Amino acid sequence: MVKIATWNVNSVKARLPHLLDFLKSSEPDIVLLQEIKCVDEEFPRLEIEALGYNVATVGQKSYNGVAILAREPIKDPLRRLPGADGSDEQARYLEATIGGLRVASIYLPNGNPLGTEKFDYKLAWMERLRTRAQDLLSEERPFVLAGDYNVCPTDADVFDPIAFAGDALCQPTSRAAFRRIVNLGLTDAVHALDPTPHQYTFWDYQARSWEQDHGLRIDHILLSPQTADRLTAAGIDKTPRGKPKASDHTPVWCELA
DNA sequence: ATGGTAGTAAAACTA
Repeated sequence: MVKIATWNVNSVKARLPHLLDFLKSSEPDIVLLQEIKCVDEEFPRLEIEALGYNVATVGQKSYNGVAILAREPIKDPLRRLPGADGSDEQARYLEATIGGLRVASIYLPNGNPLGTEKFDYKLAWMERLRTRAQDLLSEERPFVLAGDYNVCPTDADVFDPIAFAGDALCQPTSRAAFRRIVNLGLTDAVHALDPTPHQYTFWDYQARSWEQDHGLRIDHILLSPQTADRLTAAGIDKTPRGKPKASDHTPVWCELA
């Protein structure tokens, strides 16, 4: 069995105590982090290695940044999502092989506000991700693409769909781009095992959103077909979100036989 | 109509 978790920590330095608590209590084999918000040299590597994890990071000053933690060695890292001819400066993608499984930590662009180059970048990034998933499928490699997708796949993933109708996370074009990836044959691990609507992974810091369960489901674990056949459990771990000084996202996890 | 919060990092930007 391998347990995989993904978590947008919103600064790994600010969240280090919570991250260490999560590693100790949840004991995941592989952890995919987003928004580490630091350069590689500032990542708290020693504290995490002390708990028995290998560490790979793609950092950036102040913004973005992704990482992979794994009990087994992390091999053959790919540090940018292909398809931008090296012009994509943003640290949003890290893919590597862990024990025969190809795993990617994904921080998909938010895309707000609409009508700007930010939204165009989001949709272009999603098309690059679709191409990458297609290439992994054609190589017949078992893989997991997980992280902060910044897409609510349907209105059932939004606490107030009307209020979010103009948000980049809920646009029909964003949702279509997400479906184009899933429709390659991937499985949304959490939704596959529990399609209960309104199960969220993110709650804004503002307006007492957490206390009122005003959230969004935007963190997803997508499994390749062979990997989906091994899926035995999945869920959203809301415990970290309820702590003081929490990230605005909470971990999502799955187990593969 | 505005500001409501958090993080980074030093005023503004991202989310």
